[in-house]
Amino acid sequence: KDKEHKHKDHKKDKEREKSNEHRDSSDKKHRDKERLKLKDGSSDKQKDKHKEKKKEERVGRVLCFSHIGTVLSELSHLGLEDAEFKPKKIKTENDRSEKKAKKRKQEEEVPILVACVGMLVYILPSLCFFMPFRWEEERYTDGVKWKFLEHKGPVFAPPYDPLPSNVKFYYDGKHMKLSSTAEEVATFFAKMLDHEYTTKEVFRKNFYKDWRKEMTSEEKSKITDLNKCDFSEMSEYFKAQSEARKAMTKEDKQKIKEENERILQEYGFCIMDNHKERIANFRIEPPGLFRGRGDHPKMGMLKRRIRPEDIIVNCSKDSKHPKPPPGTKWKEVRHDNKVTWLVSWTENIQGSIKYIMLNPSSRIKGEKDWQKYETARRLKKCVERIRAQYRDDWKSKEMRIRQRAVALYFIDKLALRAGNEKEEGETADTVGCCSLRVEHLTLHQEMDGQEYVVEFDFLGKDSIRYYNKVPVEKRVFKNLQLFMEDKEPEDDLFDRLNTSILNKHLQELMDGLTAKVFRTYNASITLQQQLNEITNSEDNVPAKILSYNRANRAVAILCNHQRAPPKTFEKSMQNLQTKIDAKKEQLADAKRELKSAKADAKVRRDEKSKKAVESKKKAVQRIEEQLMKLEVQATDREENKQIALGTSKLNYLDPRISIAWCKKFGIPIEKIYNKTQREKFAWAIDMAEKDFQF
DNA sequence: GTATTAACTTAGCAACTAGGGC
DNA sequence: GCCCTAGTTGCTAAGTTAATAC
Repeated sequence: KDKEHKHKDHKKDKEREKSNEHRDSSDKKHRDKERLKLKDGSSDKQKDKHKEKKKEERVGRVLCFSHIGTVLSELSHLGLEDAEFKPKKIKTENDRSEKKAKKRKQEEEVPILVACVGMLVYILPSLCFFMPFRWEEERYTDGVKWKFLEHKGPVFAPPYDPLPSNVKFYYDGKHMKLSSTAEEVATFFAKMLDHEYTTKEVFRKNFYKDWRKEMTSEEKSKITDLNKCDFSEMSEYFKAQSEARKAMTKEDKQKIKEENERILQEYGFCIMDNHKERIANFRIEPPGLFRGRGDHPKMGMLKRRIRPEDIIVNCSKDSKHPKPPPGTKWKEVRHDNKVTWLVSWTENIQGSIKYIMLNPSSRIKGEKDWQKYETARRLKKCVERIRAQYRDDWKSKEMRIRQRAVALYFIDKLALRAGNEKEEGETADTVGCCSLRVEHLTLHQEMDGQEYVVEFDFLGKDSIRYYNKVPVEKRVFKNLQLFMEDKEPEDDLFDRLNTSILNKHLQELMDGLTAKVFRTYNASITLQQQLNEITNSEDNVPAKILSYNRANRAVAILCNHQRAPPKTFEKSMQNLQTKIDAKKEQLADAKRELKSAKADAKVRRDEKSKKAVESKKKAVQRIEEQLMKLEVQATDREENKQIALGTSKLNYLDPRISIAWCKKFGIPIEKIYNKTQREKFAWAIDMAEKDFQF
C-alpha cells in the first residue's frame, strides 16, 4: 500500500507541480522579478528554493497523514451517518426501528474487528484520494476560509441573580432598596471595591454616569453623590461567596467541573470542513464595568449585557443552524465563508466588533501561524537588501523618504510596533513607531562614553513603558535632529509618515511584508542565534533548559514583554534564599567532614578510611551540584522578575526552532511547551526535524 | 488621499489548578 | 492530607492590517 501510495503521490506531485505552475504563473513572474532585483539569482539559490518548496510539500503531506488519525477518531465520534460523508435522509420511525434492529443484529453477528475493517474500507478510498493534499488543497485561493461550518452558537452569561434581602445598600448612612437593574450595576462596582480602579476619579465618574442611566427616576433623585454610597455589605457578601466556593466539598466541586465539561462538549466544538475543532471563546462576555489598561478615559463605563438580538451567527447554509434561546431571535444569521468567525457582536464601549473564533489548535489558525513564520523566513532572505536600501534612504533628498527610512530602522533594530494613529480621548495615550512624538525621544550627542545616543521613553501597547538608551548611527542621529527641529514636544516625530504609507512601501520591497513581520523575524532569528551560541551539548537537561530560557529572555527583552512582578515574588525569593543558605551550611559541614576523613585516612592508611574519604567527596560533590541548581534557579527567577516569556513564546518564536533544538539535544518537548502550547504548535511538532534552522 | 471599519493577532492580568514539600 | 507556589488557562483589551467608503 505504501508503495502504491508513493507511486500515486509521485504522479500527483507531478500533476500538482504542473497545475501550480499554471496557477502561480503570475506569482512566478513576480518571483523572477525579485530574483532579478536581487542580482544574485545563482542556480544554487534556485535549487535551494526548489528544495525548500519540495520540503514544504512533503511536510504538508506528513501533516496530512497525521490528520488521518484525527479524522478517523472524529468519524467514529460523529457516526458514519454524518452529513459530510453521506447525504442526509429524513428518518421515519420505521427507518429508525429498522435501523436499530439491524444494528443489534450487526452487533450480535459481526465481530468488532470486521466492523472496523468495514468502516475503514468505507472511508479510506475517499480519504486516500484527498488526504495527501489536504493542507494545500484546503488553503483556498479565493479568500474562502471553509466550505462547511456547523456550531451550536454562543453560551450566554447567566442572568442576574438578585442579592438576598439581608445584604443591603446604604445611601448617606440609610438603607435603600434598589431596583433590580440598578442593583446589578451596583454589584459590579461592589465586586471591584478592593481594586485600585475604584479610587480613580475617571473610573468613578464614568461608573456613576452609566449607573444613573440604569436607575429609576426615584433612585436618580435620591442618589446624587457617589461618595455617599455604601457598597461595603455587598462587597463583604461577594467575598464570603468566594470563600464559600473555595471551601466547597470535593463532590460539589466535581459536580461543577462536570457541568462545565458538559457545556464545553456541547458548545465548545464546531465542525469545519470535516474536522471537529475546538472553539476558543464560546462564552459571551458577561456584563460588568470596563477595565481599560493604563490611563483609559473610558474606565468604569458599563459594559452592557449581550442578548441574542445582538448576535450575528455565521455558519454554512447546509448546516444545522444554532438555535437562539427560547423566545428570542438572533440579530442575523450569515453564511460568509470568507471569514473565520462563528459569532460576532458589537460592544458598547468602543463600538468595536467582538468575535468568537476557533482555538489556536485548529487547522485554520495553525496554517495561518505557519504562514506567518514562512513570511518571516522569506524576510530573512532579503533583509540585507532592505537594510541597505533604508540606509541609503537616510540620505534621500525627500523628507518623507528619510522619515520612512529612520522609522524602518527603529522597527528593525528595536522591534518597535508599527504605531497606528489613535483617536484622542477614546483610548489611553500610547504610541508605536510611526506615532512617536518629539517628547518621547531625547538626543544625547554623547552619553556614558558612547556617541549619538537616543533615549526612548514612551508608553506602548497596554501602556507598558518602553525605556531604552540606544547608540545609533551618526546619520540617523542627524536625521532625528532634523525631524525634531522647530517642533513642539507634542508634535509627531514622523510627520510625513503613517503605518499605511510604511506598509505600502514594505509591500513593494517584499510580497507580504508589513511592519510586524520584522518583529517576528527579529524575535525568531534572535532565538535561533542565541540557542546556537549558548547551548552547551555537555550540559545536563536543567542547564540546557536554563540556556533556552535565557535565549527566550533575550527575545522577550527585545520585544519589551514586561509583567508586573508577581505579588509573592519577594517572599518566594526569600524562601529560595533560605534554602540556598541552608544548602551552603550543609556544604560547609560536608567539607569539614571530608577534611577530617582525609586526616583520618592519612593516619590509618586502611581501605575503610579511604572509602570513607571517597564517599565524603561524593557527598560534597552532590551538595555542590544541588547548591548550584538552587543558585541557577534563583538567578533565573530574578532575571525573570519583570519579564514575561510567554508572549514571545506564543506569538513570535517559530516553534520549529525550539522543537528542532529539543530533538537535537535530547530535551523532551514537554519541558519547553506545555499541553496547550503543544496543541497550538502541532503543525510544527509534525514537521520540524532536528536540523531545522529558521 | 484620507477616514473608517472588519477581521484578525498580540497582550497582560487574574482566577484556577496541580503538584511538590512538609 | 494540607498548604504554598508555580504553572496553566481563561478572559478580554489593545494592537495591526487590508479592504472599503468617501
